[in-house]
Amino acid sequence: MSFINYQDPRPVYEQIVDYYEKLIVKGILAKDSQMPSVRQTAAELSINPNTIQKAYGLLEKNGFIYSVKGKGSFVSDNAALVKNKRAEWLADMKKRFKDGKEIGVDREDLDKLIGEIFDGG
Amino acid sequence: MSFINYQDPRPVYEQIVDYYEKLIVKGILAKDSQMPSVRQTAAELSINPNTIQKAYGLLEKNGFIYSVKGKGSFVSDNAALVKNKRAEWLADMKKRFKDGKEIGVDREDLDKLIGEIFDGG
DNA sequence: TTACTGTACTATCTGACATAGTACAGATAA
DNA sequence: TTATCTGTACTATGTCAGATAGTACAGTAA
Repeated sequence: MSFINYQDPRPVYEQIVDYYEKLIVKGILAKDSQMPSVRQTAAELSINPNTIQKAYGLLEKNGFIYSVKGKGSFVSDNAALVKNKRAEWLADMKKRFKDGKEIGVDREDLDKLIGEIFDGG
Repeated sequence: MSFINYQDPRPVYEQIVDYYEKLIVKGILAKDSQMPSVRQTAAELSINPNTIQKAYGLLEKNGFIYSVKGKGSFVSDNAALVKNKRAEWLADMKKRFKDGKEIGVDREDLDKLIGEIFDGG
């Protein structure tokens, strides 16, 4: 089963980056654990190795993994990354809340929604 | 002064659609008021008329404006559109809140942010 | 008639995305 | 050493979205 969604308008390499970023930030992939190899992932997803390499390159650039030639790619220490991700998320929400306020979204509807997500399932 | 941002990764026609959708939803452009003509807007923004036409076509398809050949394009009744926009906004937020919860965003930080936006300035 | 409006095409260019193929360097186990 | 795995770095090619350029036609109005 593949996590690539071809209905998704985002490019494949971006979906790969997003997929692993979430796994790493959530701690599902432990620090220093080995990432699947570029060629292996390419074979499993039926995708060109260059596309995987591009994704891995971005993950490394953004500090989520580190690569060692001849050995493989490994998960970085994610403590700082989690903090960054949360800060980015909040900054993004700030813009969106402003939009919501401008179009007159009901504050109660918003609070109710947050309650559903954060308190419930 | 142009509202087109070439640093914005989104295509120009999409920025145009977004710009006018907001103006209409917020009620800044009154019902039945005339939109600037395709050619006039193209000249002002130094953009090809076809790009403006594409944006206007989408605005019409989405119900924000209606066009009359030989006369011009005009703002639609926006009552229903505002409701739709709010519903879309909330649906979008739902997904984002789930992401936020998954990466462990602090509920208090979120509430505080909402307070700043919706209560303050 | 003239000049404006929207609309509908075709042709062309550019850049992002993706694939295909090849090559090289380092690590590791046989 | 040899074979095979790893990451990395290219070039070439194809496809498609976005945008431009140009032309044309239909309807409105002074």
